[in-house]
Amino acid sequence: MKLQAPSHEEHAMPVDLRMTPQRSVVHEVLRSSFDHPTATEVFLRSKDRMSTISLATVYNCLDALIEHGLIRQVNVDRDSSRFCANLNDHVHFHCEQCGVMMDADPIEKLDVTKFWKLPQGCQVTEPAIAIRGLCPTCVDKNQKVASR
Amino acid sequence: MKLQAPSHEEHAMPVDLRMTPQRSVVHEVLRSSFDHPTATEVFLRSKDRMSTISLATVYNCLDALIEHGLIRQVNVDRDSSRFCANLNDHVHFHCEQCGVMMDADPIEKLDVTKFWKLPQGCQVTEPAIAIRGLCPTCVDKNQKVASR
DNA sequence: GATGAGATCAAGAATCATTCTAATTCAAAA
DNA sequence: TTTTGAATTAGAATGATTCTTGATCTCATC
Repeated sequence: MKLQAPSHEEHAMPVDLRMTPQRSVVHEVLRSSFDHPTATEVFLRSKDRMSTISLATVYNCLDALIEHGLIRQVNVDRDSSRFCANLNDHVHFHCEQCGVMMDADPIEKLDVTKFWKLPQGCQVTEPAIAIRGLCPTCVDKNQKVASR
Repeated sequence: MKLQAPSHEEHAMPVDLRMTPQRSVVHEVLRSSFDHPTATEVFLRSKDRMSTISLATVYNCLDALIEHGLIRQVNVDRDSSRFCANLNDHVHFHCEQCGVMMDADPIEKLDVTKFWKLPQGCQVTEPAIAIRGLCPTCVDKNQKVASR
C-alpha cells in the first residue's frame, strides 16, 4: 500500500517514505554531522534526541533513508560503514592514521574508460573512489614527532 | 632474528619471508586463480593441495604474503576481502550482479588533485578505485531476460 | 647429531558489525 | 472504530576475521 503519492521516476530523490519520528531523528543527526559517523555513532547521537531508539531501528532507518536517496553509505576497506547526508556529487578522503573522513568536491568529471582498459563488454555504473592519505592534523602531528 | 638477508628497502617486493609449505601452497593457489577468491575460497583450494591446512593458517599466510608484497588484498564495500596475485599496477572492475571481479590495466596515471578538491593540507597516499558495473555475462543475461 | 629460541601452525574461542526473527506498536484507509 | 500492512524493538543469529594458546618446526650454534 502506497502511503503517499509515488515519486516521479525521473527524479533522483524519491520522496514516498513515511517520515516516522525515528527516521527524522536519524536523518537530522546525519544532517548535523560532518564526520561521517558509523551506525553505532549515529545510534548514540540519536539517543540524545530520542532515548528509546534502538540500534536495530537505527539500522532500519539508515537502510530506508539510503533506499530513498536521502543519505549515502560510505565504505572504506572493511571498516564499519559510515553515513553521509551530503548528496552533492563528491568522493571521500580517508585518513589512514586517524580514520577521519572528509568530503572532496569534483573539479571535473572522471571518465574511467580514459584511464583504465576495462574488460570487453563491461557496462560501467559508477566508479567507487576513496582517496587515502593523511589529514592535515595527522601531517602536523607526525612533523612534531619527527622533529623531536 | 633475521632468517635471511634483509631485502633492499628500495625494492617493492621484500623477500625476507620464510617460505613454508603452507605459504607456498597459498601463494600458488592465488597465482593460479584469476577470480580473486575470498579467504574461505583460498582455504578450500589450498586443501586440495594440502589437506591438513587450516583456515587460521590460510589467514596467517595471506597476512604474511600481503605484508611482504607478494599478493594484494582487494576490498569492495564490506564484502569479504578478496586476494590477488597480480602485482602490476591495476584497479578492479566489480560486477554488481554476480560479484565477479576483474582486473583493469591503467592507460595513464590518474592525478586525483586534477579531479577533486582535497581539503587543505592533506597528503595523498593513493587513490583506492573500484569500478562498478555489469560484467559481459550479466549484460547478456539481462538482455535475454528483457527480450522475452 | 643435539639443543634452544623464536617463528609458524592449528583448533577453537572471541569479537564485532550487521542481519534476522518474532512480538508489539503504530498509522492510515476503510 | 476496525483492519491491515508497515515500523519498531530486543535479542538471537550470522559470518568474516582476529585472538589465544599450546604444539610443532627451523635454523644457528654447540
